[in-house]
Amino acid sequence: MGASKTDSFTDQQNELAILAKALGHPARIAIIEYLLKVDACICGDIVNELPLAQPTVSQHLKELKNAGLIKGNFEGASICYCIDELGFEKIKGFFQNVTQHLEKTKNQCC
Amino acid sequence: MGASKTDSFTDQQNELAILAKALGHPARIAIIEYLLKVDACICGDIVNELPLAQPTVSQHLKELKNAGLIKGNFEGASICYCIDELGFEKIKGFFQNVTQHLEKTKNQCC
DNA sequence: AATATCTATCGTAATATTGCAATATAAAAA
DNA sequence: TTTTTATATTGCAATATTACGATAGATATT
Repeated sequence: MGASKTDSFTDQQNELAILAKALGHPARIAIIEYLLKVDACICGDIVNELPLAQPTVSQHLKELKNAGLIKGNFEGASICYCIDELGFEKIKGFFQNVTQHLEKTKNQCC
Repeated sequence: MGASKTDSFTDQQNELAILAKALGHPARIAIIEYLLKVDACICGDIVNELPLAQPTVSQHLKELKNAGLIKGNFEGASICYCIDELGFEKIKGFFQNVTQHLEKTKNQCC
C-alpha cells in the first residue's frame, strides 16, 4: 500500500528505524556534522551552510528533532540547535550489539 | 522537486545517508536482528519470520544488500544471506566520531 | 507601534518508498 | 522432462519524502 506496517514490529525496532531514517538523508548528516564541528550551540546559520532553501532546512531540522537526535531552544530571536545525546546513545547501542554479535560468531559465511 | 539533492553533498555524507536509510525501516531492522540471532547464515526462512509477503521481504533484502549491510550467496536452491561487516564498520565509525566529539565538548547547551 | 530578522507552516509539484498479487526465473527433486 | 521449491521481477496503488515559494508568527530593534 505505501505505508509501513509499523504495528507488526516491536517498539524497539520501530524506534531504531525512526532514528536511522532520520539520518538517512545527506542534508541531515551534514547538519549533524556541522553541529559537531562548531563545537557549540549553533543558531540560524545552518541555513547558510547548506545548499538548500530555508523552509527545506527547517523541515530537516524538525525531523531530526522529532527523532530525538537534536534539541532546539529559543535564544533571543533565533533558535539554538544542538545534538541530543540521548538519541545517539540509543542508536549507538544497536551498533554495539551488532558488533558484539559479530565478534562472537566470527561471521563465517558468504 | 522531490528528489534529494545528492550532488550538493560529499560522497561520505551520501554514503552514510544511504547506510542509515537502509536501516530506516522496522522490517529491515528485524532482518538484521534475525540474522544476528540465528548466529549463522540464514536462507529462505526470513520470509516466515516477518509479517510481510515474500516479494516485500525480497525487496527489503535487496535494499540492505545494495547498501552493503548484508551479503547473499546461492546455497543450492536457496540463498544464504548474512551480515556484511564492512557496511556496519562504516556506519559505526560515524557514531564513534559523534561520541568522541560529544565527550570533548561536554555538549553544554539547550 | 513600525520595522527588521529569524524560523515555522502551508500549499503544491516531483519523486521515492512500501506492499502485494501475478508472474518469471533458477535450481533441486521426482 | 516435469514438478516442486526458493527467490526475483514486474506492475500497480497507496502513501511518504523532498524541495521550495509564499506566507505567517515571534522576537528584537528602532
